[in-house]
Amino acid sequence: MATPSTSPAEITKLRTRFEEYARKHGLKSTSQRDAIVDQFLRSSGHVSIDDLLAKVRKRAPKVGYATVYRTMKLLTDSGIAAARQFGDGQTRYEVMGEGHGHHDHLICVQCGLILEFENDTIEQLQDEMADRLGGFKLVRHKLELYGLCPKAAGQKNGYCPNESS
Amino acid sequence: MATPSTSPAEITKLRTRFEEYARKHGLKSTSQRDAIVDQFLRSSGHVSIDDLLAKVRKRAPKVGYATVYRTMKLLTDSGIAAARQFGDGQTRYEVMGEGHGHHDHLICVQCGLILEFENDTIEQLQDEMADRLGGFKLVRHKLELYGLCPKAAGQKNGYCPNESS
DNA sequence: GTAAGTGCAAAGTGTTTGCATTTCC
DNA sequence: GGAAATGCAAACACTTTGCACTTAC
Repeated sequence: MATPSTSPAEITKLRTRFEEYARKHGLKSTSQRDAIVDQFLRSSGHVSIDDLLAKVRKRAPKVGYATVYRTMKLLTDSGIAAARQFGDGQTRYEVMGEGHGHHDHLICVQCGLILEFENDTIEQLQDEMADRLGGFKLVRHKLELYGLCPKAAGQKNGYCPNESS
Repeated sequence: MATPSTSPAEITKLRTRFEEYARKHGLKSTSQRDAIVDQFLRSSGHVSIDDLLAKVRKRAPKVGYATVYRTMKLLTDSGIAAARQFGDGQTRYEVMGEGHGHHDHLICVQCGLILEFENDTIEQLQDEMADRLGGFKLVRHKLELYGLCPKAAGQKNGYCPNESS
């Protein structure tokens, strides 16, 4: 339940959803775009533009940054991707499949591991808080927890065994 | 209790704290730095570099961005300022006086009004959550609520009466 | 054929840094 | 006089845009 990768069935569904969006908006299908969308959908977790481009270029070496940015904008606009900022300077994107609705993040400050979670009680308290502060109606929120995962906490420093490539 | 401005007494205390920090680190006192620190301490709320520089330049017209950035870094390092990112691209700074410790933010998406709040129950639930997700030890967190303040919610759209210059 | 998409390089952000010059102690 | 600070402009990292060329339909 941590950083779920999208199931094949779900990927198909999302791809179809994008095709509909594309048709509705008069977008053409190109090999570059298809490669990016495909690669994005099968990425699990929180992909950066660099990550994504690197993977895409294995298949289609000439794809440029601009195309990736433009495609991610389309995916975001169509609700298939969500852009996230975790303070490391670069935007990361996650797949917004069904059964992957709203959630918050827990990030290991040592190894960069990102877990996702949901907590209804917290959400409810947020609504109450906003109301108590003068009748605000919340439209969204951002909750990020930064901590040490148990493995990182056990290390002297620097290296974290949860680290992955 | 919302976006408090710092009391004169507190400002004096903070200025002294910075002087100590400066002495300890072999920093020299310059008119530019003094002007920036002074202006920052009397700013209430969440100042951007641009805001701050604009105000500083009324007194000392030749101050450059670099100096403001460098000074804000000193203030942050000395614990007198805290840097915040509210997703509008620019870093904002707030004064970290006594009686102005940890807190979270509630932001009106219409008029940009920023309120501060604290909620121990939420904090506690966060710790529990982190522990439950595999024994994480939290070192910090970020909670931002985005909503409509009641005045903004009442308007048709666009203009918000809470807006201030 | 023409609208849409691509790649590149240039332009835009906000921020940091190198360096010659000035300032403080 | 020498370390530290300044201002400027250049460098940065990330992202967006302009434009000539290519591609899909």
